[in-house]
Amino acid sequence: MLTKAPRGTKDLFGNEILEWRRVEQVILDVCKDFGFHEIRTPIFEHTELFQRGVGETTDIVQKEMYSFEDKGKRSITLKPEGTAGVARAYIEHDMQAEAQPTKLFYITPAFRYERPQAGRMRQFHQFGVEMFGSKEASADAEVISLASIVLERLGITHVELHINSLGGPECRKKYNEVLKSYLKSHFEELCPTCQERYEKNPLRVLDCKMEKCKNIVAQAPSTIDTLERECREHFDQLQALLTEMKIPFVVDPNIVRGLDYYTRTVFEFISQDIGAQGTVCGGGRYDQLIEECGGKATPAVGFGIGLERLLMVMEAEQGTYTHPLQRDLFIGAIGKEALKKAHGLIHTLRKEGISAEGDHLDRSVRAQMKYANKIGASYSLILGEEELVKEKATLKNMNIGEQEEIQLSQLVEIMKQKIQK
RNA sequence: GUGGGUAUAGCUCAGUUGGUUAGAGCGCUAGAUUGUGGCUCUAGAGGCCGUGGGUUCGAGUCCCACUAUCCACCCCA
Repeated sequence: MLTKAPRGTKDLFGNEILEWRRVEQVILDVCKDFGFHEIRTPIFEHTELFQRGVGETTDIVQKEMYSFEDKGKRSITLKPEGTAGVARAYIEHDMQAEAQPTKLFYITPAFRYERPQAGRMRQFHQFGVEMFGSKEASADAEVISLASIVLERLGITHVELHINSLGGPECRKKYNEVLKSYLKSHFEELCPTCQERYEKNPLRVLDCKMEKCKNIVAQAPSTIDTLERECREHFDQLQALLTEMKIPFVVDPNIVRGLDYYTRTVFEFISQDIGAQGTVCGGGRYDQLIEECGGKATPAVGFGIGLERLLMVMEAEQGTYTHPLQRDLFIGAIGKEALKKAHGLIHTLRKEGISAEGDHLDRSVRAQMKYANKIGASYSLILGEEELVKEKATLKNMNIGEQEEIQLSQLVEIMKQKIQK
């Protein structure tokens, strides 16, 4: 027990973490181009923030939160998603007083008590983007274009963008009635889960995976049919913008997001290659959220990308990447004096930004060379008594096996030149 | 929360109808004219056979429970 990470968590190390760093770098680069600023909010918040923000009726709040009482008797919850904390910060720091829109992004761990599965962890990581202060469809389009460029830069091609509009509060209310009256006439044919959903959250029936429910849903009125004029125009405008940007998409009336705060636009980037949990990116507009959390009514739109799933898609499409951590130079040594000299040189080289490495295990020369090879050293150098006396040594190019004799005093300069080309 | 599969070395996996000291490949360590890597060869280290019960003369192998893990439902990133 003590020697095992808790259920639904994992250690990230070795070559895998190099891939994560690469992904994070792409995210940073793209967000910079889009003018999004990074925000880091606490890992935990007051439980009530998520109850209000995420929605009292959602599964996340009802059964998946890591909540506990702290020593001051406050109810605290580990963040189950990224948006609520950012919304809170937006209100707390009066960001609406700045030039709008406010554009923020974050990379954060998130926690949900769920049964682990492919693409589903209890601790997972989200990259998310939030754009506050604009109700225009161009904001929705900008956020979607950001996601699509991140995916593109990572070389991901097998994901499909699905968009839908749930409409504003009035449209949703109206649609709920229309949908329920339609479903009522087929109630007996629905699967047991959907019969439950009929009362709890009828929208969810739309993305049921059961064949018979799918058939019923196929004939059902869609949210788009009941959109009021303004919502309809907003959705049309978004499609026109995506078309202009040449971002391929499909209008999918069955895209329903599970969080209560979504209004109008909802969208997902979906992969078929990583199992049942295929939604790599999910997001949409949430014009009610800021007000719900106690701020001035402020329109907003954003998305979350699950980094674990993103990495899974990359692996499925491109295979496992290994970019091992390499070294520029390995300096081997024979004897105490030489070892001392070697570590002195290594320190000097590192100060100059050259990734040098030495022996720490009192190995034979042969073993030291094997090690140099294993860690991917581009060059190697062995110091012995003779080298110390002559202040010269043989520098070996590990890729082609060529050797040359050099002055030890010039090692730093020579290495600088070598690694430049 | 529900259902199904799996659990043997650091990793990927063998292990005959229950029968002596538990196996391979990869990886790791050491060596093959003692100061030069990659290929090859040799040797070595490394296993409470997930945990606890049970059946049996005898269990890695059969039964039960628990735990973990994987896949799916549910839900979502």
